Amino acid sequence: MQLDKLVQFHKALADANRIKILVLLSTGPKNGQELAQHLGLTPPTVTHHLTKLREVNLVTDRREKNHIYFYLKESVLKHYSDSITATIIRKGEPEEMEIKPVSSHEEIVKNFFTKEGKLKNLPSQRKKKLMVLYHLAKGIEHGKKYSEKDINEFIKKFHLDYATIRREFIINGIMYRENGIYELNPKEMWKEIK
Amino acid sequence: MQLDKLVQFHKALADANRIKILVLLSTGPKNGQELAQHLGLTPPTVTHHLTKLREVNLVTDRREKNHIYFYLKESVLKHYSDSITATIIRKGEPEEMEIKPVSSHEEIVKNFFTKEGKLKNLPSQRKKKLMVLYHLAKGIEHGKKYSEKDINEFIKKFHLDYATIRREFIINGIMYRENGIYELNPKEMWKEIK
DNA sequence: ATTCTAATTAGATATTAATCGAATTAGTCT
DNA sequence: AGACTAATTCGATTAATATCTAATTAGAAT
Repeated sequence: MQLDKLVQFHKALADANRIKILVLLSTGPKNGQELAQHLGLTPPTVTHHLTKLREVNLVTDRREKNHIYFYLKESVLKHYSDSITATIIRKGEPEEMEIKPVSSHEEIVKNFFTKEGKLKNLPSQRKKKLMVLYHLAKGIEHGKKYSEKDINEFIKKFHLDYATIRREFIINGIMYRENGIYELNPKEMWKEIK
Repeated sequence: MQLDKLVQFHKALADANRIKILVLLSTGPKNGQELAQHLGLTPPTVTHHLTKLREVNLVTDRREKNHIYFYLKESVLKHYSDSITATIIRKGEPEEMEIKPVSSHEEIVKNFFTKEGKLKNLPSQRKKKLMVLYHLAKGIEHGKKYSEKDINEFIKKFHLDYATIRREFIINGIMYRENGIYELNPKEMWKEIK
């Protein structure tokens, strides 16, 4: 976890009204009016808080008829909650705040990339293909929504045939798509990737 | 967990330098000079940050010859980290932010207290005595240091014979004492109390 | 007791953040 | 298309917070 991210997350929760919002949302989606009502705040203020919560992917929204409903993303909350200790208590160099994977696993993956970080080609062996796909997925933010264009742009940094790879992401359950919006599959997220 | 506490905790971690301090301390105790050095800050600023971290019991200090060494309290960090999700995601009334225990267990304990909340007497059966002691200990803050006088004052709110009860806390490993400073035993803290 | 050094407190300044009222945007519904 | 309403953006105000320098305290060591 990056230092910035962690700080941003804590800032997001470092306000009583924002925590109240999360608690309210934990009992089910609410629209802006309801939130403003319950908290005794004006709509602009609620928007302000929601913006901060959205920045760290703790809430999403979905329009429904005339209202926009806000949803708590419990998986993201759990993820952050789990990460805090792991991020701070790393026996080793305190300097580096980045995650650095060092599995033999990584050796295999490395063979499919050029020294510039481009993907040479997608492995045909299922297991290796998954490794490569998961490796690519590390660059996708957990809990963030991407348009198809965003995803294409992202993949193109590694390989020109973005369409195939995007399809592989879906087929293998690494991402899922809903109304043209792509997102990492939260259920899959934390079992292979570290 | 109380709303205030949770907010205060997140405020404590909502600053990059404070997180860096925790990371540094996770590799072992450091004194103020070292911290100021590593962070490129002046001693007063370091004190400022340490104050905030101490307020939520994330660090303690101990004097050693000419320096004061600061220690990360990992157990407290883990505790908060575990509490976040539990506190926010409570299926039920979002209004009440307090923990309310409702075990049959509680029935037994209740019999030893008056309706005003005073302790009638300490049970003689070991099991019941422990229940009562643990119940009393809920009012003691996890990770906070208490002087003997503080402890006496606290116990006196429930019973005049503070000396006996204080001794029972120690005997039963609920608290431990070091140089006249009392503290909840972190190891014991989370197995019985909820 | 005096000196030395580390840590804290006090006071000042600048930055960030919370909140609101007014104006604007975005999408629904007739 | 036009009217309606929820949400957002804008601008301003006020409250917190991070940081420093200078002054002070608290122990340790001579």
